Amino acid sequence: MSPEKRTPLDRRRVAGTALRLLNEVGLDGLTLRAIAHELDVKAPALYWHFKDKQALLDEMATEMYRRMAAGVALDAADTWQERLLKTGRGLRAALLGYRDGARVYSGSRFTGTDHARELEANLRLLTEAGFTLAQAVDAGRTTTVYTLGFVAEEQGVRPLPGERREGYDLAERARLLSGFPLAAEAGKLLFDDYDRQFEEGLALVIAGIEARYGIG
Amino acid sequence: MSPEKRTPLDRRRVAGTALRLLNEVGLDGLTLRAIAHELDVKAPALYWHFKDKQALLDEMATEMYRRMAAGVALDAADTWQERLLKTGRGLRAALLGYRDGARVYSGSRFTGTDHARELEANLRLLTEAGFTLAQAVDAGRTTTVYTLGFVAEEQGVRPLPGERREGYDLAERARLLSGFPLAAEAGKLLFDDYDRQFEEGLALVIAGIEARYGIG
DNA sequence: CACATCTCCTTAACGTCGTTAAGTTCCGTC
DNA sequence: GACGGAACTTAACGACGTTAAGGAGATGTG
Repeated sequence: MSPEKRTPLDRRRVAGTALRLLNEVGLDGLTLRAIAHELDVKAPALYWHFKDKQALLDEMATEMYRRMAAGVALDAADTWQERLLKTGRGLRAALLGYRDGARVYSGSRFTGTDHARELEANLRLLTEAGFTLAQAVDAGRTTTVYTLGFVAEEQGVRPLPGERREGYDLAERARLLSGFPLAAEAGKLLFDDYDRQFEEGLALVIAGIEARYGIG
Repeated sequence: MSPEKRTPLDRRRVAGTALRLLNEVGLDGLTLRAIAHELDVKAPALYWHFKDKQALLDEMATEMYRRMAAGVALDAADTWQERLLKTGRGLRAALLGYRDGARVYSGSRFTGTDHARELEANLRLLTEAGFTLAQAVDAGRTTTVYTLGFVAEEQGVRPLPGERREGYDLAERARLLSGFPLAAEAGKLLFDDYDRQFEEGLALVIAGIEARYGIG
C-alpha cells in the first residue's frame, strides 16, 4: 500500500498531455477537468502552473511550434524558395497533427522566445539571397498566413486526416447549385485532394515573390 | 397602458442584432442571454428560430457575406486582376467591420445558396479570361484563404480598427529579442501598417497567379 | 528536534453558459 | 367558441472556468 507519490507537474507536461487529449475530444471537448483527469489531478491544480486556460492554450501552441521546428531540417544552403516551401509545409503538417490545430494555434501567442531562432534564420537566409528586410518579412508573412488560412479552412471540413465532418455532401451541394454550373462543377475541386490544393497555392505565393521582387 | 405587442423575430433580425452586439462585447461575450436581452426576449426564445448557437453564428457569417457582396461593385468588364483585388479587399473590409469577424466567419458555414451568385460570376470572369476551371478555383481559393489568414492574424493584435490588444509592446519585444537582430528589427514591420502589409501580400498572390498561369 | 515556510495539490463552491422540458399567450380557422 | 399552431416564458439541468480556503509533504532554520 505504498502511497506512490507522483512527480510534480510542469507546464510542458501539462501542455503535452493536453495536446494528446485534443486529438481525441477536439477543442470544444478540451476542458480543464478532462485535462486534469488525464494527469491524475483535479482541475484547480492546473491553476498552480497557468494563470488561466488561455495561458495553457498558449503553451500548447508553443509546444506545437517546437515540434514543428524539430521536424523541419533547416539547411543553411537552402535556396529561399526551398526554405519557404519547407516552412509552409512544415507548418501545415504541424497543424494537421492535431484536431482543430489551426484554431488552437492562431488563437494563441507564443510563450518565451524559442520561435525567434527560426525567424532569425529565415530572415537571414532571405536577406542574404538579396531581399530587403521588408521584402523578407512580407514574403514570410504572406506564406505563413496563407498556410494558416488554408489549414483553418481544411480542418473545418476534415478535422483529422481521414475523417470528414458532416454536412459536406457533394451530390447535395451540386443539386443546390444546379443554377450555377461553374460553381457546381467547382465543388469536386474545392473539397478534394487538399495536398494538391495546398501545394498549388504555395507555389502561387512563391512565384509571386519571385516575380514581384525579381529574385530568382 | 397598451400592451405594445412586438412583431415576431426572424432569423435575419436576430443575426443583425447579434452582429451589432458583437462589436461591443466580442465573441466571448456574445452569449445567447445577451443577444436575447437586446431583442427584448428571453434566451430560449432563440431556439424557436435556430436549432443551436452554431446555427445562429452561421446566419451571422452569411449576413456578413451578404453585406460584403452588397458593398463590392462587381463590374463585368473587370480584368481578372481587378476582380481578385476587389474580392480580397472586400472580404477584408467585411471581416474588419466586426470584432472577431474573422473568427466568426471562418468557424461558420453559409446558410442557403446566396453566395453562389458571386462565386459563379467570379469563376466565369476568370475562365473567360483564359483560366481553366481548376486554375480559376485555385486562384480564387488562394486569394481567399490568404485574406482570411491575414485578417485572423490582424484581429488577434487589433480587435477593431483603432484599438490595440494588450501584450504587444514593441519596445519590450525588441528587448527580449536583442540576441536576434533581424527578428527584433522586423517587429516594427510586423505590427504596423496592416493596410500596406495586406496590399503587399495580395499583390504577391496575384503576381504569382499571373506568372504561374501565364495570363496577363 | 521543533517550528516555520514553501510547494503543490484538494475540497467546496460560485456564477455563467448552452440547452431542454413544460407551460402560456395570442391569433387565425372551422 | 373550441381548436391548433406559432412564438414565446418560466424553471431547471449539467457542465464549464475560476476562486477561496485549507492540507500534506518536503525543505530549511533556530
